[in-house]
Amino acid sequence: MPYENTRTMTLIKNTKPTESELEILQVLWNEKTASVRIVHEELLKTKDAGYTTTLKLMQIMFEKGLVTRDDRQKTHIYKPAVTREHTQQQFLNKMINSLFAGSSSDLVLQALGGHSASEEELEKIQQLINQLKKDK
Amino acid sequence: MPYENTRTMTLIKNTKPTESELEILQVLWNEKTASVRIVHEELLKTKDAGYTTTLKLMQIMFEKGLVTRDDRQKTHIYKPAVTREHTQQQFLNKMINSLFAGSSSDLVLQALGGHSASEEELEKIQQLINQLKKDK
DNA sequence: TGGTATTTACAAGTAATTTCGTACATTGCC
DNA sequence: GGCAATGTACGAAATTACTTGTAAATACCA
Repeated sequence: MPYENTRTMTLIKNTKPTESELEILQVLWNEKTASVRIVHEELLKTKDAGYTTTLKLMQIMFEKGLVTRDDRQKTHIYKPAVTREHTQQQFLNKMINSLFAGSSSDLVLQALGGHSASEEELEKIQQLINQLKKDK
Repeated sequence: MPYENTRTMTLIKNTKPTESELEILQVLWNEKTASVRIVHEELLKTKDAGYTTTLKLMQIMFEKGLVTRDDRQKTHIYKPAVTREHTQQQFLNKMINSLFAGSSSDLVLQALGGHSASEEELEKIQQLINQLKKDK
């Protein structure tokens, strides 16, 4: 990892990001890599917040190990330290337990019922189901 | 609604329940109706909390309109004012937007992939999909 | 009736999250 | 060098969520 600042790197945490941290992760996942300014500018599109607020949050996320950063330049460059998938699963599990009595398929049914999916999407789901059925 | 204390009833809110409020709603959804004591005793099975803590939370939930209550007896009887389904959808929508870039089917795929569902459950999902496809 | 149990009400404290002001460092440019 | 622009660090205030102690009201029962 030639680019990483390894001094303070921490192992992947099962720290659950807070609301605001999620918003920041969103941007980082999309951009792969970003300075505070970039993240902040992106956030401004949907909410309003001060620059230092975003900065502080990202610093906290760094301490928690949710992001890494390269601080060799004046402008620090941040990268997500947790994957989108990992975080999705983390939240899904919590939600399934706390709201769907542990039944993932109840969640699926509710999700499919409420939101509408396109035909291709339904097709993809179909395929996954077939696959899962086969595995039984 | 012969049993309701209607004085303070508020319209269904889009208030998002907090973590602890969800735990209480869980109990209320299961029991249909419950006193603070009942809820509290149920909560004790999985976490520890003081009685007044539960009481206070339920009072706050009442103010927010998340629950209604019949206070004609000394022991107030609480009922959920929001349905499980409504709350599930509320959280699902938020999650789809904040973590799945608005794609409900991505969430479904992730949920099915991570957690394992039984054969009957898969069957139910299958049917819903067929139904949805037909509607197109 | 008097006393104990239970319950609600209130007020305040703790903790976690979010926001922001201010100071200081670095860079680029005249 | 000196100034302006851009960044980071840090502390602390503001907000929201959670917890608890105590007192007052109500019901129960010997």
